[in-house]
Amino acid sequence: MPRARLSTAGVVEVALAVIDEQGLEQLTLAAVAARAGVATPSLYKHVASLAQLRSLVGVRVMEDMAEQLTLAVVGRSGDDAVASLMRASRAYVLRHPNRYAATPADPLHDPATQAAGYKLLQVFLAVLRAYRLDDSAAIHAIRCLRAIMHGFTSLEAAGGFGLPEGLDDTYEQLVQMFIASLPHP
Amino acid sequence: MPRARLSTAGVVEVALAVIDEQGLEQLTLAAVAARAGVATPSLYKHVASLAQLRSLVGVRVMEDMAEQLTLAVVGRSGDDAVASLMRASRAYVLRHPNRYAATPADPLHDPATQAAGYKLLQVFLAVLRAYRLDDSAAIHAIRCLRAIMHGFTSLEAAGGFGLPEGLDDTYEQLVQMFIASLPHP
DNA sequence: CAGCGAGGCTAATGGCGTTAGCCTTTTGGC
DNA sequence: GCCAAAAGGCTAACGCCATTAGCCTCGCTG
Repeated sequence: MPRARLSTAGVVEVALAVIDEQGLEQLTLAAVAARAGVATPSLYKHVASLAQLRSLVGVRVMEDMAEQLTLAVVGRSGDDAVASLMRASRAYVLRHPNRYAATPADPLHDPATQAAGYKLLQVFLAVLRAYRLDDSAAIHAIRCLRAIMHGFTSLEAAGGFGLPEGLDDTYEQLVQMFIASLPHP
Repeated sequence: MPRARLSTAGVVEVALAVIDEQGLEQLTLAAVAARAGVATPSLYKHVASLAQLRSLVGVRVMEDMAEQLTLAVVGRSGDDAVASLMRASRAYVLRHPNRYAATPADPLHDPATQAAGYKLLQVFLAVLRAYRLDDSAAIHAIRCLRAIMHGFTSLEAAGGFGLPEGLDDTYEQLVQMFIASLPHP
């Protein structure tokens, strides 16, 4: 294989850099090409379309998150694990404010993002396993958890809360609120 | 004023129709012009740019929501009012799944959307007033409320939850979770 | 060393936002 | 009633972007 200055993974990497620096809406094939030092149409040798690049970026971010979140919960269980998962999620979004917006809203509906979506879902399921919820209760609990985390982090990343003051406290309140809603023996 | 087939308000109205039918990302001056039976550049007589149209649409949606939410809470107070506000918010998003995504993430930072943002904020503040929270506690509570509602409704509107089955129950669980976190005498 | 294919390029097309400049219709003041 | 002014429409044109087609060349493989 000749002249492999670029690869699919490399293009995704450059795309992440563009997103980090300029935001999701500035993710453009032209911007990626410029940053990679390449003509725009050359990208099509590695990526089928802008839509596919977006999808690949989404997968990459979800895999990244799954890895980091897993690290945050290993060796913990119960309330401790739940709190740690929630804090780690927020921390990830704060570290890469623009990346979270690149994750698809419904990864499970698209074959291209399904696997990464399940990988992420598994982490959440694992953390709730200790509570021995029945199927229905587990579904409700995981939806609540996702809603709370998505709501807070996406508002925070978008600057949706007026002042950043005291946001740690607010989030901690949400963490405790959710934990309190879980069944404790 | 001559030949007023169109007006700023009219353009916004058409934009809402486009958003309702084709989604936020399809809100394009070309689409609005086509639907209004007018050439694209003609829109500039009523609207300064696509960005401004987006902003106007956001304002329009926030005002709409503020009105509907107000209707949902008048004559109620305490837990009753909170539950009603939360249910009405979700109902609005379900009725116009695409409109909610058109509201700016941080309306208070932009003079053009500030007023509508405060209008909406007032409804939430009013509902929490009965709990006599001190300033700090009120801020935390309102942030929690927004995070929960935004998280759930935006995920639901985007099809982020696998099956729509049992979503009413999940949301009700969130409503009770939040209410339980408020101080009760 | 020959050739073939991966990986780059330029040129061209179509959709979009936006600007400039023109033309007509309406209307407010005389 | 009339006339100027301007509101509100239009076409033409530009630049940016995604995408496609077709070419060229490097560098590995036989």
